[in-house]
Amino acid sequence: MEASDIQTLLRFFKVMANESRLKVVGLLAQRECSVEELAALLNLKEPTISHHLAKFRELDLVQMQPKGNTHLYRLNMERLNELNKSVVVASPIALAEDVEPEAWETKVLKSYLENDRLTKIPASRKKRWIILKWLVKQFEPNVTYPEKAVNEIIQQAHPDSATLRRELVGYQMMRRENGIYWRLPESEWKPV
Amino acid sequence: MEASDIQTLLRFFKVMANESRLKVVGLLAQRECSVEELAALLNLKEPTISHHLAKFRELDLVQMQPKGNTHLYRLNMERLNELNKSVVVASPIALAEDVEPEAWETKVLKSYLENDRLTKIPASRKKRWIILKWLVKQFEPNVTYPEKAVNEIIQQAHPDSATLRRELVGYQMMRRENGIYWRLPESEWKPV
DNA sequence: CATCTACTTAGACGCATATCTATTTAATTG
DNA sequence: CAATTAAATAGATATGCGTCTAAGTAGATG
Repeated sequence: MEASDIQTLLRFFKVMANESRLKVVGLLAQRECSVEELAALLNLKEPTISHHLAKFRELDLVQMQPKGNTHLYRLNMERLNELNKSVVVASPIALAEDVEPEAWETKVLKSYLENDRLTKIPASRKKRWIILKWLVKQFEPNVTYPEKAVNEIIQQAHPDSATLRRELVGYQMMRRENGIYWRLPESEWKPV
Repeated sequence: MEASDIQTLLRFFKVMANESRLKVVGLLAQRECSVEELAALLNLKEPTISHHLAKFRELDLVQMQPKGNTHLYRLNMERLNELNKSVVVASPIALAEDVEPEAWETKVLKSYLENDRLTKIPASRKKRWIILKWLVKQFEPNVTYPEKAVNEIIQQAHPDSATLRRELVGYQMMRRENGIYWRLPESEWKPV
């Protein structure tokens, strides 16, 4: 489906998003028409029809055949179907590909961090989750820490180490056993 | 497919014909998002996202679920598919239904007739065809006319009865045998 | 060759709309 | 209850685009 990237799809929608052009599609779906004829049927001037047909031509949605002086236009149904299919195919996949997916997390981090220190603890779960993901990176994997060490590390970011330590355990980013803490692999974390 | 008349289809295209909204569809196709999140991902302000989501809501293309303070939006895939299907279904059928199909012929007649007289004979076949369809109605069906009568009737519309009489026969709107003419049923006419 | 006809191109005008800022509403937290 | 946060709404601005008129082009006619 190389011919139907997001930009093509966007142009397709823009072409179809006009009442006059929709009617032209309806008419050309039934029979081929000249510019003059379309103009009369839609109560528009010839240059206006020409303008619309040019947009269809750009996307290969119509085919033109000169017949003497007049230009006979017909609809390219296969192309219409092709573009139409790509709506459903492309929307889940390609549409968001030029959106960098970390923009959201980056923005949250930037708004709560200042010189690697937490300015405050986010109230909403969604944001706390992002902050905790950042915080847990301060701990090495496969290393055990006594509670005192945990508190010291957390306090480099924020004074309320008790709350944050509890959250880390709650989201299963760290585990505690016998007063000893260690970082869990990301697969164990529980966002919710 | 009652929910997808031409106006709905038009609104669908207008909603999709915008780069930001296309990206929103792409994002919501993957997971549900809050307004704030979408704004961050697309580098837009929250009100702008709200504005776009309202357009989706009008067409029932998204569903919203409040979660505390935040509003979580998700894509209504079935609705997207439904609207998308109606493109191909509706385009040949319903699109042109509020276009009166005689506008073209009416316009041609008006431009060549003045008080039921032909101001001139159209050069192009297409238009001559329309004029001749009008002219042949001056003759009763199932009646025979000698050439002299044919000429007289035609001359009420235009002096060049010879040319017009020849055309009527050429397009098989009338037949001549032994100097006698009569009108043929419409099924016999040959437009070309 | 001159004229006419159908179409296209160029340029102008006005409406629709995407985005922003500022304000309001609703839900949450302390 | 006061303060905070997320969304929605209102209003302003600027860009895009649909339509028109006028001018240019190419084929057909006489």
